[in-house]
Amino acid sequence: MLKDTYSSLDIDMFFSLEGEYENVPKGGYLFLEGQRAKNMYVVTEGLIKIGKFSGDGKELSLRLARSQSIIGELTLFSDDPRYLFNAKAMEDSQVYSITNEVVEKLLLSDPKFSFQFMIVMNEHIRKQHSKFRDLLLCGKKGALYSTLIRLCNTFGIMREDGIYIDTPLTNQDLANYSASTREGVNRLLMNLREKGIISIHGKYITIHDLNYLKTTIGCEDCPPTICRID
Amino acid sequence: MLKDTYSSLDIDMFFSLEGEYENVPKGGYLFLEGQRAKNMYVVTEGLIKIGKFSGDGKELSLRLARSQSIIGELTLFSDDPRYLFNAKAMEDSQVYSITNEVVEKLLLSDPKFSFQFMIVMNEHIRKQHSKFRDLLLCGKKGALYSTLIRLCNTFGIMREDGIYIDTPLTNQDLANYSASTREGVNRLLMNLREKGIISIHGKYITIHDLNYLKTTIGCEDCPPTICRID
DNA sequence: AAAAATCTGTGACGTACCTCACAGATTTCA
DNA sequence: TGAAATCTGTGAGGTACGTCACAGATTTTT
Repeated sequence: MLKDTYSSLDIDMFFSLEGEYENVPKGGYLFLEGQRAKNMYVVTEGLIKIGKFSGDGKELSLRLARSQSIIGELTLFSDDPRYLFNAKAMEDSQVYSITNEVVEKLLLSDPKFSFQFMIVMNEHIRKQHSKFRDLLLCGKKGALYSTLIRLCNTFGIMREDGIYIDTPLTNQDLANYSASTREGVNRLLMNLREKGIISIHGKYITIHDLNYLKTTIGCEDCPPTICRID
Repeated sequence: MLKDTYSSLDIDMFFSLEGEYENVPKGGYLFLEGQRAKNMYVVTEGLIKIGKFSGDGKELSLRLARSQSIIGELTLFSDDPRYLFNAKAMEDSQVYSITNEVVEKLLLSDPKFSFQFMIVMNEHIRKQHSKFRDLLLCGKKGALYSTLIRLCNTFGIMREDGIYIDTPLTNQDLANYSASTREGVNRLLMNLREKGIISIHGKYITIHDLNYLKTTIGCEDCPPTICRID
């Protein structure tokens, strides 16, 4: 083992790179699927949803990136790089934008940076894997519960009565994260509500019994650094 | 752009690392999900299936790694690394085994190597993304067709009458790759057979009309380096 | 404060797909 | 070469989940 822990990503390294801040107003897109990819970004403020549109008008949401999250980095190391997803600002947001060229140059010259960068990519892979496991192996219920757990680990605030998810979510939003439908999500949420597992006030959800969700989908208890949505 | 192409991974770099060859007999496991991960591997001979078991006895297969494929690399950069998947030899196989320590040391000291390594990881991410898109967004039909396309791009041999997939596959195998069931796969295959899209001789499939499969699932025409199963 | 837009909740119904069951074909192995 | 094991093909029936439709609640806009 070369370091005693890998968990602490030194995000400051990215800010030491030449780049510029960009603002994205709420509802605006930072980039669109298929566009030529010139930059990668570190989110500094706000919330950016990463997703894609499926052929028939549906939307699949994959991440909800917050401050410190790195986005758009998947396009590095490709010829004719294109963004794989859309990045939509859910709040007024700000990102630090770094061109692929600058990143690639540093990756070739600074082993410490490239080591850090690999940690980012590796976490990214493992997050996706754990997410897709849940989506594929446990039906729509598994997909929704998994999404709720990830939201807890990412936006949860501990309260006396449970974990308050501190970001607004509609049924449709949850459906997009779960590759499911609004109606289906609604029925599942009602069911959880009746059982007292969760409660909902407006667009904010409180989880009273996270363990119920975890055991129902046979959660592998992956570390909370991985089981996240950002 | 720092290089004029990224596509050619210099696999030889991995063999210049200190390591040793290991043999895995057909049916044996190179590693198991949850085991402490000490090594990563380059497949040198045979076929290694990467997958995992779901709680209820089902199996989800993710990759079918062949000579030159890198496997078990996802565990790098973690404290207490554990393999995320099983690796089962489908034929008598041989791998070149390199300890994580050796790899990590070189990653820190040799920017060229770490650049190469990032290309591997990046391709890995993009393969998984494109696979999961198909599995989630197009139902079981999409999942199966996607699997067939990937098998073509990985094991396909051009013949007069179409693309011959040069590896044996049972209905159950295809179901495992598609997060589906044997019966469901069988019915879909019969249907493709009746339409003349494919034909099957024993455990070998020939695809007569790859384009039919692609257009049916709204394939994004991702490059064949990405749309693979290895 | 009224109007418009968006979101929630729920019933009815259709379809995709899973499960079970079993016969026959094919492959493996002793 | 014959027995055992594995694989294929198919019907019947159940279940999860998507679709459609619409009323009422909530939020946003003007």
